[in-house]
Amino acid sequence: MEGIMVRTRFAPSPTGYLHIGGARTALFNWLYARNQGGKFILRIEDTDVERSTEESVQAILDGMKWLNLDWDEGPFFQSKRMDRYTYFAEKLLKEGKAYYCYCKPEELQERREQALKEGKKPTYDRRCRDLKGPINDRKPVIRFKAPLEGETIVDDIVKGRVIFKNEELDDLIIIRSDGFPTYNFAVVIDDVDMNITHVIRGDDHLNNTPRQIQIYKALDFPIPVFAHVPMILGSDKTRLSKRHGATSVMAYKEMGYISDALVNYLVRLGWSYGDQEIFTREEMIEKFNLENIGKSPAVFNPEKLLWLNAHYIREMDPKDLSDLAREFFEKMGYVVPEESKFQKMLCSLRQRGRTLVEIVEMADFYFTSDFQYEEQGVKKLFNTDSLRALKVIREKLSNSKELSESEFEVIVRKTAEDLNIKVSLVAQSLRLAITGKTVSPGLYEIIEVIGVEETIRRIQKAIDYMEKT
RNA sequence: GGUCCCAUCGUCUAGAGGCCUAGGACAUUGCCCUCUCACGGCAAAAACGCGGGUUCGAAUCCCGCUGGGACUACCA
Repeated sequence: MEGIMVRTRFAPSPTGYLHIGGARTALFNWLYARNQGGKFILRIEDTDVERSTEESVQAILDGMKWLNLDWDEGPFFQSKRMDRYTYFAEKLLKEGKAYYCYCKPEELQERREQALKEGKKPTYDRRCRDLKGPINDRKPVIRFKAPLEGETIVDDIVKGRVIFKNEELDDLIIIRSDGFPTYNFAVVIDDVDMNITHVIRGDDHLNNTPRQIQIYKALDFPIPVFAHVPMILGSDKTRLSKRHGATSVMAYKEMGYISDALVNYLVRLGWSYGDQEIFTREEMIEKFNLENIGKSPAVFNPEKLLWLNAHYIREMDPKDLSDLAREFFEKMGYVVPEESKFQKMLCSLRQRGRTLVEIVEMADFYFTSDFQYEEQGVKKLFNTDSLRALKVIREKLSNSKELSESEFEVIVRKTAEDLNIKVSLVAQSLRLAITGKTVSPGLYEIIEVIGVEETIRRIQKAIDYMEKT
């Protein structure tokens, strides 16, 4: 492979949104192409007219864009390449490597079930293989003449050498009666036409590979390198699906996940680089390789994704955070303040919120002073001592227009000391007065954001409340 | 049923015959930090599926078993 431009591809079928498993496959292909300085191609496998939809195409494109997996060529659509499939099918026909089959789907189905009942292999019996001409006026399918003996070897980068006996292969349909190609045929033609050098895909395709290799051979095409990546499983170790929770990539966007975090999580599912858990894009590209892909399937673990997301939210550039968070705040009906104030707000919240949604949920007190005090907090924190402290603080505050975090902290501590009240009680009651909660971002950070004036107002309100009850 | 793949803490994984008293991360528990909750720091608990070989020596190699998964469509 030295000196040859690496070309990988992601080839989803547009029968739904981009899901976690597909995204990981796309990521690996993308990473390998980038790592090798090659090209990454996007192809839409829409030969199943029944199930393919325009919306799904868009959903997949949206997902790819959100994950920042840019492609160099495409998207190509199989539905627009019909002439290529027909051309090669006819070539095989002409060369006696394929044949028309007139069996009806129902008959096939019946024979399969019958064979299964008798404990025999449910494969096609090749009864049309040596037909001289049409036996009826049905629209035929085209079947590939699979070799009857010998073996087909798949030298897979992740699975190693896998040997299939050719007698296990059946004469698969390559062109359906409606003229559309089937998957195993279209893939080969496409990968050849698009000069794909490395086929990186889910290992649910491993069993298809010998069939595809036979088609490559029949057409005298060069065989690409295969890398079959283990599947992603749900918590019950069955194939990841909707019942395990969100599987749509875009659902994670809506839940307030950062795409870099999801990508980072995905890259470590089935691939590793020593003990490293956190990778920037650049590191990922630099360090990714096919050799370190694991052989065993991986269980999708939402907890770890959440941890990574929290990490990314905490570490990211405040400007980027504000750009991403803005729409979540607007969706809640909040009027987002000017940039520097908004960033301060977010930075105070990011230590606790693990998703953008969690951040918004914690932010209410920044936008309204019209909140109820937490009942437990009132019981525990609003008493004669804290009332005294609050009054003193209110007075001290009224002298200044603006206060830094540390200046405010000094006031609180000094007050507690002077009044001989525990700092924690003063701070906690103040927190309750200002946020209505017993849990919030750092008190002094909050005050810097909402300002002295508003702080005094809220303290006053709490004093009034305490004196009334 | 047949074919194929897979098998280290609950989970993601490191481990390419001696460096393994099996390492890291998430989650869990405890302690510290502390204005709360987090973050962070420290610590604990937690795994080589089983049985045979090969070898002076096996988590690592081989075989069998068991268990999981995929495929077996005119779906991809």
